[in-house]
Amino acid sequence: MAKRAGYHHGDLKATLVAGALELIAERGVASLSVAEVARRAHVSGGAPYRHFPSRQALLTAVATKAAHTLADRLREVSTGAGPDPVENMATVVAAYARFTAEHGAGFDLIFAVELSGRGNEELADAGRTVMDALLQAALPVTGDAKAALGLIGRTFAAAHGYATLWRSGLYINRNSTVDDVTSEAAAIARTLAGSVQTPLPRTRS
Amino acid sequence: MAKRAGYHHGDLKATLVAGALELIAERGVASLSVAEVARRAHVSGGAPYRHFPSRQALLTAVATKAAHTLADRLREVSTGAGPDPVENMATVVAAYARFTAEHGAGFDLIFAVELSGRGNEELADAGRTVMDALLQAALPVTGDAKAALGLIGRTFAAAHGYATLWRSGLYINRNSTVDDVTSEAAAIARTLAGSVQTPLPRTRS
DNA sequence: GTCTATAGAGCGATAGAC
DNA sequence: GTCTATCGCTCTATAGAC
Repeated sequence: MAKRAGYHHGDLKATLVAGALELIAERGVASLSVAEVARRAHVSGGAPYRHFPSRQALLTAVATKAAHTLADRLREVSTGAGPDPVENMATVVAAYARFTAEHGAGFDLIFAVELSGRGNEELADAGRTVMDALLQAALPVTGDAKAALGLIGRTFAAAHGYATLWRSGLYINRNSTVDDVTSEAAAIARTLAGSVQTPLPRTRS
Repeated sequence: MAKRAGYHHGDLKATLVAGALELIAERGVASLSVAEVARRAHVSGGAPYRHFPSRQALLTAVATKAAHTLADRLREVSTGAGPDPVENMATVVAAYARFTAEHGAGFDLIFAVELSGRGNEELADAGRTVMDALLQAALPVTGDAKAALGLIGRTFAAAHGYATLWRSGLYINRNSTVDDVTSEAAAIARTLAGSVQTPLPRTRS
């Protein structure tokens, strides 16, 4: 393993983004440093600045990548879940919980960076892609766009809370795994989605 | 306003803890620095180390203080809520959401620091005080300790998620306030507590 | 108990060699 | 496009004067 001498990369930019995502998964967004990402990629501390003008720019790229990955996964599980709208919603919420628990970041990374990093169209697009996937899961449950947004807010807040609290070690005594987080999130979503579906505005009978 | 010359304090220790709490409310736990806390209290950078041996120790003191404040507030709202167990639970959950949204930290600060900072009995006690308040609110709903823990996990995860997502700016477009976060958390708690109460193991009819 | 001063470390970002 | 080297900053923690 050569040490920092004449090292060559096929695609350092992508390597840096991937490495940053890993690092966030290990230590959280706040403590992510460009220097550490560079070290992980076996390049010098200055190298990343040929690809990203600032730490913020790197973070934006990471958020964009995360958004695409998340949107893909949500769409994946959504098509695979049966015809029951509530069960489908639960599956999508569970997938978000798993993603956030595994990556140590979710909506907070994807949407909050969007706010501070001004004028990045790529990230905004990626965020919209995620939002589309959410609406596609929630709309069949509520039948109404406004209600769907409310349901999304409730269920994904719960999933996010579960994932982050689990990450911060809260359930460590109960030996809970990421699978437990996922299934708990699904259970909450089932209850919340079920309770909103009860009025059933779309049934004809 | 004299600048760092012969400054005297009645109780610097308490001032530091209070200042640290404020700072966490503004910028989050991760970026809390002893240096900044000292600056806020108008003392030198070394002064805090006469009261706390390390940043970790300061953080532990802050978490302990936060736990006591939270436990007090939860007990307060709990006694004031009517006889309906579900409504009482919703009120307590809402109070937690408000606390976390306002302070930028909740269970994550109180219980996670407890894990890393080894052997601090004061913080552990404070944590137990909080947990007692939660159980006292949840037990009348479920009638069963195990089910109460489950309900606590679900409702407070949701409240925590709402508060932290709100904090990260997610609902900024909807012009939502901390009051909205509070009432949304209450609504979720009502639904979740109501759905677990349905079997009603304690009714006699 | 608070001050000044400082050691030692990590980070963001830039400059110039290759 | 990557390297080496460096500036300037902030932070944690300690030492010694008062």
